[in-house]
Amino acid sequence: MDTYQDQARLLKCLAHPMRLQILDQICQAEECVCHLAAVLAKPQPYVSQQLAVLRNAGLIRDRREGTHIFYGLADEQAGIHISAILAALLPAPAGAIRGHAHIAGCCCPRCAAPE
Amino acid sequence: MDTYQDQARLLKCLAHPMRLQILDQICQAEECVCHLAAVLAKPQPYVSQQLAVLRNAGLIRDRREGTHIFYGLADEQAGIHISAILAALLPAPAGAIRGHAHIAGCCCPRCAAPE
DNA sequence: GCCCTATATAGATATTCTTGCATGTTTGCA
DNA sequence: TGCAAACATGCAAGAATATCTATATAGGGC
Repeated sequence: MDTYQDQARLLKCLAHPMRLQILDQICQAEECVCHLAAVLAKPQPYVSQQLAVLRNAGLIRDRREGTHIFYGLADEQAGIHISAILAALLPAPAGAIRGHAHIAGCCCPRCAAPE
Repeated sequence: MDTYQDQARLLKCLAHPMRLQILDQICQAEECVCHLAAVLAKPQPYVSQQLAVLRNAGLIRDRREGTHIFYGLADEQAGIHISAILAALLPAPAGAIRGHAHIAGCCCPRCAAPE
């Protein structure tokens, strides 16, 4: 019954500004790595590393589409409902309000598509 | 607009097994330090230190009653609703289900009171 | 097959967190 | 005033994290 240990481990993954922002972006619709790197204004390997942390914790899931890999919430899949916690924490998720952020110079298909 | 930074800082306080267990205990009713030390089976200075972390983050509030100091959630007070996050995280809080845990050898008034 | 693009992994290092222990402070009481 | 109980604080060693740079892998098009 190491429940507290497990929940603390899960929260530790969330307790990081960049990872929070990533989740904020993908909580409504999937986004690819290059787009997240553009939004966070961080080098791609850095973003990939944060995604790996979230992936290993079972918080997000990835879906390959050609060379792009799209990440989305892995809700319900793990025992815990991430979106419920995020909702309590981020009352106004950026992804929900502004939708996909079109970033100049981002190579992702959604950014290439007309606004 | 350092929202993510702030939220991450807040989550970091929660992302700790002992602190989670403390919050689980006091989320329904206040408890004093000696009782928490007994429940967690940790030395008093250790518990006091974790309480200080939660207190500095504005998550809990303390109320002195003689030599005892009772701690409870400081909900609504900070901008963020801790109990909402806890509810998403701890679907069945120990404090709510079992009530005050009477611990043999605990010096607190609530433990001294008859069950 | 080869090259380019998108993404992942592997160190390395500075910083922060965790935890135990000794000591300080406040309150109540004789 | 002096002592004891209940808490708080300070410090220090070890563990864990954050972040960067360099490098590796995997798909798609030629």
